[in-house]
Amino acid sequence: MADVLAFTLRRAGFDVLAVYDGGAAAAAWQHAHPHLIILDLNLPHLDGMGLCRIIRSQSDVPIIMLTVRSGDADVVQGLEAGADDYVVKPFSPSQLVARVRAVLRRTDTALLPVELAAGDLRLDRARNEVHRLGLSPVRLTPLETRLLEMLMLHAGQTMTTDALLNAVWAAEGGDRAMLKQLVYRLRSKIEPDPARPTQIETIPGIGYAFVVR
Amino acid sequence: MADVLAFTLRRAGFDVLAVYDGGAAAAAWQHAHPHLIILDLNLPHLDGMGLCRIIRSQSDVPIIMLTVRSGDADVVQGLEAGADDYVVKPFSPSQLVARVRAVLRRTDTALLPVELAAGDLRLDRARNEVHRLGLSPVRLTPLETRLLEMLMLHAGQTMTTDALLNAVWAAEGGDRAMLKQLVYRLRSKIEPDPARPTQIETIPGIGYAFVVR
DNA sequence: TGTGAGGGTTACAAAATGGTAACAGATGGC
DNA sequence: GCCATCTGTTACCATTTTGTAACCCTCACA
Repeated sequence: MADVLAFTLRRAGFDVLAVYDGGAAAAAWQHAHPHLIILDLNLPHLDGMGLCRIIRSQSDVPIIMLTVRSGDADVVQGLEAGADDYVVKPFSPSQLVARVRAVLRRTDTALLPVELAAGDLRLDRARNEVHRLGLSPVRLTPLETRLLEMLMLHAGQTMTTDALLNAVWAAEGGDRAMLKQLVYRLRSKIEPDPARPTQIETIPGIGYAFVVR
Repeated sequence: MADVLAFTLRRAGFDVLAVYDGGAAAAAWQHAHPHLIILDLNLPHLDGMGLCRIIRSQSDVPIIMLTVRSGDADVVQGLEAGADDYVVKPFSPSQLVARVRAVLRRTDTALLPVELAAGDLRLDRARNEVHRLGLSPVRLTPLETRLLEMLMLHAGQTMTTDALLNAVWAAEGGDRAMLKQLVYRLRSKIEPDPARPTQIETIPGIGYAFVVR
């Protein structure tokens, strides 16, 4: 199983280190400093859930869990243990790759510079503030920051609803209503005229796009 | 079995190439560059699982596996080998067609470039907009975009009604009336004179063709 | 000349989408 | 304990998108 995953991910362009039991995983993690960990719940020697807690207690590295069972309890338990996302077996390779990309995309931003600029907006990610040329800074909530972050990061491109849901809510799973609300709230903070948005454009049927002029 | 599948799929509008053993499949795959492969696990000469791995090691083409056994292990093994989906025999033709559509939908158009140009039309798939030389852009609905996408992708060729139904409605299954309507609506948006279509030509009894001049 | 299929047009109904608003639980500071 | 903030939830509305049905015209063909 580990080998197949490694194969699939390498084909998708990732650099992969595969190990075959919990102890080895714990050791490898310390040495390799991976950008992301995929953890099977059923591991020999040291179970995935416990390992997840251990890793999480010492690092923020994103973790994706693999599980055979799809029971709600499992999922909840996994997320509580600190997993960033989970995939239920059986799954298709492309699905896993998609999840990996989504998680990396989401956490990648942790490595981003503190200040993000696009158009005449400047986002201070450390302080959750947006600055607009000359005007006084506006304070954002954590969620609003993550949404704006994604939009500015892909300024000029259309972000699909799904991509944004992934980016902002990750494994917790947001729905369209939540995104709708969040966009509304963000707009009311950063748009000169919220009723006629110029910064965050709606692309009907697809998603939203940050407009640079 | 292969012939039955081929018949079913052709009736659904697909262009099918059937081969009867693993060796022939490997050869055919290289020459034909199919958009999707349906692979029986029980093949003479070279088993499906192995062939799947070989193909997968060299290409991203979507693969659907057929098998008699329904055990979880099998499913996992198949997906591990790189299959995108899995159908257990016996199955109904319509189920298979639905799977094929779903898989194609997931993988096919997603690989397309964002901008598609043909004649003096330019389709922006990210924004659901068509641009015509000099004129202001026209907004399309998601369905209209998918239809125009298919037509432009095969500019100059005649697309059969069935092929278009497949492309646009996929698993949800559209009928002729719906396509008729959609063509009408698309024409009224992109034709200079909708009453005398020049871009989207009707090929009576067969389908439609995108005309490049 | 009648008939029917194919296709265009029109009109309307159903469903989805997106913006707005109000409210409630959770959280955290004071 | 009190208050403000953040977030999720729900409801409402307008608009757009999509599906459905009816009607018409044309053309091939008996």
